[in-house]
Amino acid sequence: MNRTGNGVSFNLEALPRFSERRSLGDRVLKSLRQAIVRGAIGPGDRMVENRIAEAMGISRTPVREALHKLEQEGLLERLPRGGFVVLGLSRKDIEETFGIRGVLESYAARLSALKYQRDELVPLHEKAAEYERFLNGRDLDALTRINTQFHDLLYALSRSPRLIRMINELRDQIFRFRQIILSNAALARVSHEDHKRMLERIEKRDADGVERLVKDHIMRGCAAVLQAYDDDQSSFNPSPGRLLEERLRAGGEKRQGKGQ
Amino acid sequence: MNRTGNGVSFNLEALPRFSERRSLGDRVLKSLRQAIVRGAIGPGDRMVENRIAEAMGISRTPVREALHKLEQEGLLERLPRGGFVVLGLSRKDIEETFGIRGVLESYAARLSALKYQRDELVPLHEKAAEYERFLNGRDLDALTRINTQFHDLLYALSRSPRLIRMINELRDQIFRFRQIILSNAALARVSHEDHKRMLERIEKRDADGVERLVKDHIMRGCAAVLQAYDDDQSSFNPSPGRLLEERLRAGGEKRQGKGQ
DNA sequence: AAAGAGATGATTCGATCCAACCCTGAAACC
DNA sequence: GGTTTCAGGGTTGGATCGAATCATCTCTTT
Repeated sequence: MNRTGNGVSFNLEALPRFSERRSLGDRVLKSLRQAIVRGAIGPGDRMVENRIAEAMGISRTPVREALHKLEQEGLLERLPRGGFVVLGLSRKDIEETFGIRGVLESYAARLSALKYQRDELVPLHEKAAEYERFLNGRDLDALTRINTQFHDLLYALSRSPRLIRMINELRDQIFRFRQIILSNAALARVSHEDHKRMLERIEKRDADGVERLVKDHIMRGCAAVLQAYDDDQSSFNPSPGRLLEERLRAGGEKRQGKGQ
Repeated sequence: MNRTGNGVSFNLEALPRFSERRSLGDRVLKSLRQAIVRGAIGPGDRMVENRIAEAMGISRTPVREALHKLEQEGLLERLPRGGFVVLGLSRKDIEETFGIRGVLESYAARLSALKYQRDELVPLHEKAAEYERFLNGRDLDALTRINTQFHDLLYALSRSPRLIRMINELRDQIFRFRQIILSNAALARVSHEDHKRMLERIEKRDADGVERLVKDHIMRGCAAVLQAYDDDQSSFNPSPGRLLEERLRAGGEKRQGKGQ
């Protein structure tokens, strides 16, 4: 981490700063995306360049850039009267997204099974073990994170950057509901079994097997999310039964008192 | 002039104008994307806000917006020294892209086979017939266009807008080579046979069958493109064997004499 | 002559300004 | 009283300007 390079000219402190070297627009993009994915900006919320810029104490230019990119990513939608809304998910949206994830991720797993090199499975085994260690705990957040990392590691073996990028984008769209998936302890345990089976198949270069495993795995996640959806749509959709505009006008501005 | 606020008169002429109501940024985006896809701006060409804006006689703001979006779409890449380059395709890129298209489009076709309604196949049959009529002609451009339309119609039946959007983006990335695919008369004929078989399967709701057909169809296209690639890499890559920068410095500005 | 420091040019990024647009509400007119 | 028109506010879009960045080139110094 903080390599305080004492005395030597190999000052590595300059390197970490590179991550902060992003443009303001990029940081705004990332920040807003995170806020949406984490649910801090629920679905149905209206986003206006002006207010966001003011709240952040910056000009509208980088905010505009970020909003446009978010729209392109499918997280936002242009409002007829100006501004954007955070998209909610209908039941159909959930089914659609999981369907695409199913084919994409199972394909990635297939490629991984075919292409991985000898010692590249070690990190995967480690990650699976780490997952197991958290299974009995109550740290859902960690479980979610480790689960994501496992899949990331798996798909990385496919050496298909486009594919990985597309998978990540899709995952963002339903990340909010990943919590829901894994908050079901039973499902978390099943997931762990799935992971172990996947690794077995991959070691045997059984592409068909792992493809089917991953597809089933995803579809189980889909079923869990749909279950949660039927139980409580309010966390998926903008305030139900009411028009967005009405809600906005009624609710006034949300958390704007941030100042600079 | 467009303030036809009366609303009562059935003046439908006002409607078509709606499509021109795009913002400048959007038009620039579309224009540049088309230029890239059509090959007017070959791979390896450098694109700089300033020059494009000047050439178009507009400010740099909409150009910047367009370039960023093109980057997000994967057609452009940021250059370390400023500006962007149009990405070329390596053999690996081609295989990767077609692989993803294979799973995505075959999945879309599967959904279409399951979801289509009674009379929705009519336009597809018509399009296939239209394709056949052009088969013996030499109008490759028309053949390409009709072929694309056929697939668009097919996937539209899946009622999966996200999926369609992803397919379109991937198609753009290799559209330049679609010409190559269909310029092979034999392949064009095979494609037509494929289309007819797809329709047969779909009518029987044979999802598995049509899925396999489409995947094979795509993979045949992949093989054709790879063949063309091996024959002549120059149309896929920036000037071979030379660094982009060198080429740029050596070649000076390309076709900039457009002025305003 | 080689190496380093500063100047220079090209380029993107962020801020700000102005114009266009759309909706809304109210006033005026028929 | 209903309809039309006009004015106003909010919002985005485009232009322009200043600043920061980065590489290259040159000049100076050792």
